[in-house]
Order: sequence, then structure tokens, then C-alpha cells
Amino acid sequence: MPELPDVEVFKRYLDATSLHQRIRGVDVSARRMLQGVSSRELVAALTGHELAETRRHGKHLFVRITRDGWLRLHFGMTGALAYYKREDATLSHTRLRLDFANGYHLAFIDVRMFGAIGLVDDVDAFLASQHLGPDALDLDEAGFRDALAGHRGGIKATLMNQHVIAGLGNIYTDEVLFAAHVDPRAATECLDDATLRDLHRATHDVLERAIDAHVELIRFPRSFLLPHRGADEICPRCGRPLRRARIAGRTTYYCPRDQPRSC
DNA sequence: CTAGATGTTAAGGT
DNA sequence: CACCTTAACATCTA
Repeated sequence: MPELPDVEVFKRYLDATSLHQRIRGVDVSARRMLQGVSSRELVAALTGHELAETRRHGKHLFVRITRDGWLRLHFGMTGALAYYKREDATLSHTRLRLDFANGYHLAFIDVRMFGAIGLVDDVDAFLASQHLGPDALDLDEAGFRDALAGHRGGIKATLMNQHVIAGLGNIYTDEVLFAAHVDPRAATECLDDATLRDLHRATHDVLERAIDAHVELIRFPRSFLLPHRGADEICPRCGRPLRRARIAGRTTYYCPRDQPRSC
């Protein structure tokens, strides 16, 4: 479920496993996922070089290749990384595999292939060209308020809009709204300063706690909404049934009693 | 067999 | 123009 916390965990995983090793071979097995780069160019850019550092912005992960260029990974709905030693092969749904000189492999796995693989010269230029908003964890309270200012849609749609703030998806937007007691159907423009302040605080708290929990459901705080997504679940705060609705085009869980803040 | 699933984007409607 | 919903992408699972 790659939203900001998941991608941050992938970043740390890659940092801990795959930096500073010579790339001996590259296998591109999903040409359709390549964006703005040919299979041949990607292989040439990686082969014989090393991964040197990583950057994350929202749901995008960038990996610098010595001496120049950055590999860009977007994880779509089902993307993930796997670092492993077994020679025998290819984990199913591997779309890009790097073979390191030490015998290990780094695989980018993506069942549904909604993710993307690219090569960029300049990360900041890429972010600007995509009109991506600031990373959700980089915003202070004033920046958060400024980012949301002027958006007339519903708060759920605004928070999920990557051009406004980068990193929140369906799951964590629900979690942030739940933490701040805000009705997901509320209009963004009518939220008062106190509510915006609490939404900002909730965004940081939720994302940081999710990263700390390593995005493993079992380790999430019991007070979170996430473990309770599903039919017939109850609000972990008030014990009443959660409501499931379609808001901003996505399945939304919220507590009608505990998330009253609106206009 | 069908419906729905974490993301993004284009297209069409109000 | 601003906003909303739907469909599409590819595949798996309940």
C-alpha cells in the first residue's frame, strides 16, 4: 500500500541494503512501466555503476546513480522492493531487477503495474515539471495552510491531491481526518484555523507513527482507524459503527459521531 | 462469477 | 471556470 510512509520504508530498506555496490546486470521485464526512458537507456545508465543515495518526495523514490542521473520509482498500488540472495530467480511480478556484484539482487515488484520506472537528470526539475506539491512531512503549519488555501473541493479530495500536498493517499487521508475529527465531506475552504492546525498536526503524527510502525498493521496503535477498515467494524474511539462511503471517488471509512468537524 | 483493492490521469458531466 | 464522477490501466483475492 504505497503511500508516503510505505515509500519512506522502501527508501530506508534500499539504503540499508543496496547502496555502494557495483551493478553487474540489469533486467527490465516490464517495458510498459518505463516512462521517458527506453529499456536500453535504463540498462546502460545502471550497468557497471552504483547506487549512491536516495531521496523521497511524496510517493516518489529517487535513487542516485554514480556518477550521474537518478532512477525514479513510483510504486502505484502494488509496488514493493525485495533484496535477496537466491540465484534462482526471479520473484514473480518482478518488473526491474538489479544484480549486484556481491551476488544479491534488488527487485522492483509490482503485480498490477500501475507504478512507474524512470530516469531523471535533476530531481527538483522533475518535481517542478510534474507540478507536485510539497512533501507532506516538509510542511510547517503555515505552509500547510498555504497549500490548502484556495482549494474549493472537499477536504478529502484536497488532501489526496498530489499537486497540493505530496504523499497522502486514500488510507492515510482517512487516518489524518479521523485523527483530527474532521468530516471527510467538509469543504476545504470553510475549515477554520484551529481545524487546519489540527489537520497539520495530525498529518505529521499519523505519518511519523506509521513510519515508526514500519507500516506493519499489527504494530499500529490501536487508536488508529487503519486496522479497522472493513465491513462491520467499529470506531476505536467511541465504539460505534464506522461508516463506509464513496467520497472523492474512493472508498472512505469514517466515524460519523467522532468526526463532526465541518463548517 | 463478480466486485473491489493502496494510484494516476483523461474524459465527460453538472 | 470550478468541481465532481467515472473509466481505464493489470491482476489478484474475497
